[in-house]
Formats: sequence, C-alpha cells, structure tokens
Amino acid sequence: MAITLRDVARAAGVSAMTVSRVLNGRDGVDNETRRRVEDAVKTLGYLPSRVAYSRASRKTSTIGLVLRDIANPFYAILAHAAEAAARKAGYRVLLCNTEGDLRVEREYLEDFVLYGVEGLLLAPASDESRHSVLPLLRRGFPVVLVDNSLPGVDCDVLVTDNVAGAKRLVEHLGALGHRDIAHIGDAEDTFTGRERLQGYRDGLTALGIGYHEGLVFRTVVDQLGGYRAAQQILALNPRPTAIFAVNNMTAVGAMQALRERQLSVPEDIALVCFDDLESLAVLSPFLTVIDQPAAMLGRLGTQLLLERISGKAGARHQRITLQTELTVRLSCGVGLGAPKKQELMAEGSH
Amino acid sequence: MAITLRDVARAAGVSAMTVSRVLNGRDGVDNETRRRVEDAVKTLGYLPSRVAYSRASRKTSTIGLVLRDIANPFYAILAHAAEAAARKAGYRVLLCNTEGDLRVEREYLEDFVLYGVEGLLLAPASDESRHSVLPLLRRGFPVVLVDNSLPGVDCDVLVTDNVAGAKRLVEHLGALGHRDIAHIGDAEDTFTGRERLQGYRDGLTALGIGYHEGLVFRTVVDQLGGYRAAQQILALNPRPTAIFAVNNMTAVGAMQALRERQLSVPEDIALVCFDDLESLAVLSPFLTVIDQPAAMLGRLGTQLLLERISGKAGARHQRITLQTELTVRLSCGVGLGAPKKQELMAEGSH
DNA sequence: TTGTAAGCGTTATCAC
DNA sequence: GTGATAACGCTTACAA
Repeated sequence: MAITLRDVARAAGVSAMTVSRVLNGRDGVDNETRRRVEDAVKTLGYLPSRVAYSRASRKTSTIGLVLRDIANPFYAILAHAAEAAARKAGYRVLLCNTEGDLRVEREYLEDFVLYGVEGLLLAPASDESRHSVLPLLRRGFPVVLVDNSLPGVDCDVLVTDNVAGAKRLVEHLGALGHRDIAHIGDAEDTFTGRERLQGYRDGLTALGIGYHEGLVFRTVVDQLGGYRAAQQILALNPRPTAIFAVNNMTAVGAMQALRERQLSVPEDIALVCFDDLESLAVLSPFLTVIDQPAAMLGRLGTQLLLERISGKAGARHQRITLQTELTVRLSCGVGLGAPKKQELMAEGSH
Repeated sequence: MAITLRDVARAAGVSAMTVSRVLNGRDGVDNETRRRVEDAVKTLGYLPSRVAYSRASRKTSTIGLVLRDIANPFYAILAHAAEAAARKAGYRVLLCNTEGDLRVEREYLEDFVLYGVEGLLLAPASDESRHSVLPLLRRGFPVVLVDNSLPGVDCDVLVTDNVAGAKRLVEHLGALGHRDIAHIGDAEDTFTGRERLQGYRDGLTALGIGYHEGLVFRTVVDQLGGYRAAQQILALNPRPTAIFAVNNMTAVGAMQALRERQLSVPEDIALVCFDDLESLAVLSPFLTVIDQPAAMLGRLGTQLLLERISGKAGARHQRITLQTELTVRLSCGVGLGAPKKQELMAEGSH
C-alpha cells in the first residue's frame, strides 16, 4: 500500500541500493542519477519506513527513559530535559513509569531492550534494581543511572551530592534553634535514602546533637508514605520541632498530616525536604528545600548515554556528582526565632 | 550473536514456524512439541526480537504521546495516566514535547508514524496543528486529540468543558464583588483559548458586566507570557481587581509579576486560573482554579486510541467533553469581603 | 499438527 | 558509479 524504496527505484530506473544511497546522503552517486532519484522521491511522495531501516541497520535512534513517576515534578523536569537533549541528537524517547515497582521496572527494561532501544536512562527504584541492570551491562548494553546509584554496578552514573545536601539542610535547621529533628526516610534500600540519612546524621553530629533511631521513620517515598510517617512523628512525645522529609512527595504528605492536625508550618513545626517544587515556589514561596538540578540530571544523563551509545565515551565509566542548592523559604521557620516548642518550655519554667 | 528463532528451532528439532507458534501462544501445536520448544527456549535463554516482530507483523505495540511540555504538571499527570493505561494494554509510549512549536510537532508526528507507532495521542499546540494531523487522518491513521480540539478535523476528541469552567470562574469572582476582571488569554488560535475567552465573556454577561477588549491580553501561554501580560495589566488605570489566567503557567508568571510589584494576592489583586497544581495545593492551598481532570484525559484518551487502533471503535468518531471542577482557595479573595479597590474607592468617597 | 516459501522494507557486501 | 544478492529475525499464507 505505502510506497517503498523499490517503487522509487523502478520510477527512477535505478536499483534500490542507489535510492538508499541517495536518501542517506552517501557519496559515490552520479549527480545526474541523484537528481533522477530525488525527483522520483518527490513525485511519488515517498517516505522511508523507519521500522525497516531499524531492522536492517540495527539503529533505532531510540532510548528508554525509566523512572518512578513522571507526575512527580522532579522527574517531570528531568524527563523534559532528557527528551529535549535526545531530540536534539535525533533520538526518540520511550517512557516508562515504574511506580517504584521492581517488577514493572524489570519488565520494561527487558521490553525496551528487545524493542531495540539503543540505551537506557534509568532512575532506579531501589538497590534491587541491580538485578535487572547487571545482565544488560554484562552484554555491554549502554545504561546510564541517574538520581539513584546502584551498589556493585559499574556503569555511568549521574547523581547529586545527597550527603552534603542533607547535612546542609539539618545544619540550617540547627542554626534556627531546632534540636529535635525527625527524618522521614526511604523504606527501600536506596542510594539516595542512605546518603540523605547519612547527611542527616552528619548534620546532627556537626550540631552536637545525638542521633536517635526513634526519630527516623522509613516509609514508601510517596505522598501517602509521608502522610503516615508524619502521623507517627506527631504522636511522639515530646514532639519534634522539625521534620526533614527525604523528598518532595513525602513532604507534601507530611504537610497534609500536619494540616489535618491543625498544625501550622513553621509556627508549630518546621518542614524541609529534598527536591524543589518549582512553579509552586513562585505561587507561594513556602517550602525550604535542597533543590536538585533536575533539568541538568536529565540533559547531562542523556548526553552521557548518547556518548556511550556512539562509542565516544571512553572505556572507563563516568561517575558525576552534581551539587545541590539550599533554598530557604518559610517552612523552616526562618525569621521566627527559636522553635515554638522551646518557647513553650521556656514559658513553662516561669 | 544473539540467539534467534532458528537456533531454538534447530535445538528443538522443529521448524522456525512451530517455535513462533509456541511463543505467540497459538494453538495447533502438539503438547509434546510445545514442551520441547519451551525447553529449548529456556535452555538457550532465547529472547525474541521485538524489532523483527514489529517488522514482520507490522505491529509495534507503541503509541506516540505528543504534548507541549511534560514539565507542566497538567501534562505530566496526563502523561502519567496515559502511560499507565498504555502499559496495561501492552503498549509502549513514545514521548514528545513540542514546546508549542508547530514545526517540532509536525516533524515528530511524521517521525513517529514512520517509526511505526500504531496511533497518536496528541494535545495540539494550536489550530495550525491540523495541517500535520489531516494527512494522517486521511490515511486512516488512528489519532486521538486531547485537551485541544482542532477545527475542521474529524477524529476522536477528548476535551473539557472550557466555556462552562471559565464562566464559573468569572461568576465566582463576580460573586466576590469583582467587576474589573482582566483575562490573560492564548495568543495562538486554540480551541481552549477561544472557549475560555468565550466563558469569560459569558461570565461577564451573566454578571451584567460589559466586555472590554482592553482587559484581554493574549500571550504565549507559558510563565514568561503570563509574567508579561500581568505587567501590562498592572499598568492599567484603573487597575483590575482580578486576573483570570488561561492556564497554570500563565498564572505562575502573573504571580511572579505581582510579587515583583509587591502586590499581594488576593489583598491587592485576585488571581484565578485553569489547571490545578496539585501537590502545590497541599503544601499551601492558595490558588483558586478550575481543575481539569488531567489523569482522566490521559487514561480515557489512551483507551479511546487503543480502541481505535484495534478497530473496536465504531466508524463514527467520539467527541467527549469532561466537566471541570471549581476549587476555591485563597487567591480569589474569598472571605476578604469586596475587592480592595472598591474599598479604596469607598474610602475615597468619605 | 507441522513445515515450506515468500515476504516485511531497508542496508551491507561485493561484484561489475 | 551502480547493481545483484543476501541478510536483518520474524510472520503470514499455504501446503503437506
């Protein structure tokens, strides 16, 4: 039904091969012949099938982007930048939301590879993702990890300095007078979860505050998880004066729990987290955050991947750590003086 | 290098065809033979090439999702739902951000089709997108339009009731005492832009307020556009007491402009818009909006498309209009009494 | 129930 | 310069 290369060849009175050469801009074709072919292409309105091209050339010009949830602004921005970078290089992007489900992740990775993607940009769901990634890597398949790193997996990795960021956040809270800082952490074993917990501990140490297991609540890092963790935190006695949430969604969930209890942020309790919620910040500059360069993760990650695909990348794998930025807004209680709880205690001692 | 169907056939002592039958779960294969094939598949660790499958069967199990900007939460949620629905049906999703650029949109649509997507879910950039869509439709290619409809294009369409939503928003402002309501509209000719403008006019009419061209500012519907439009609005004398922004990003931009001028929302000027910014609303319930069911647009749109692809959809095209919801928060000035400007005027008359 | 032959639409290889 | 031929790895159609 559709016009094929052979139709063009016939119309131009040449072989299919010559048409192919013309279309792919190879030289070694007589100018006169080239013209005839080009005319035939135009006359017939011929459009080459990329599927057939992919099969024959084994080049799909497609990469797979696998992440937890594109509706999360952090990943949405990352995805946007990744797609733009891919497009600029003539690549298409196949999208997958794993929902943090390892099985979905594994199935999608396999499917994408069989479908012929030339490489994968993966934000792994957890350490367990390595079981899906290692077999690919062993076959020499190009994979770049973003956001989360994977223990024992040797490939290109692009992450942020989670330890430093978390430490900074906690120190900032400490400077505002907070001593009882709860942490909502990742229940899964993840690089980011571990690092941010480490940063939390480092921050406490720097502040001369002891680390208490009872102040760390590990949960699924989505809104519901944050909500539940915050509920547990609010049941604590004495109640912490600040919460450090491991990511944006848990902070949103925590906020929800606080609101339900009629607690104000930052007056009753401070709340800070990783990952900015950009457009939100413009509308109401509220949440104090460690802002990860999501767009850069997407763009740079894609570029790394494309270099790996094209073979331009060296044999050694890159491991790039980007720095984060502390954005101070209201939710940490800056400008409020010491945390309320301490005020209350002071009042109590009158 | 990789194991092929023939390798399996050889190992199992059958023909390639029989292996194919087993793999695709067709019947008409002896149980004993099936077992032998399955064993061989396992032993060899055979994985079928989906690229070859696609070429031979002409089924890529892939759809294209083409929209303006996945970093916009509205589209991100739509995309998330679309991908989930596609996955459930065994389909992959190829993603494209057009950035509102018609050329990018057209090139991507063509590319996706040549690449073999079985259908397209498109949120068109503007009316002009029809030039890219009509040729596809004429070939009988499955296309479903979401968010924006296209004049003179006959295909499945899934939109929201923009007129009713905009009218509701304006009436709500009117009920709060606003009479001078500016509108930041879409500079492109778009279905949503027209409809929302129409709803704006209908709302004014219902309120017994005259329509003034000078209160309508058409701009690119992104943050910068909203920012600039708001600047123009603020230069107006008398200054409107409320702004109705055509979408979330223009509202964010408007907010930015207001903040720069040290104007508070809603005390100095009210601000409402289309599209919710979900997680944001939890953190600080600020913006009064007409909330479009983004997830349903994505899910339903994908389902429509898959039905069209499978031929289950009837010859007649669907045109579905979903209802929106008014979510009243603070930015409209509810609870503030009459708009400040009127208060000032009242004071002036003392 | 199973196999054979002929593609799917292009590119790579090696002659001419 | 150009073309014939054989892939790429599978499916469809038909034959046995």
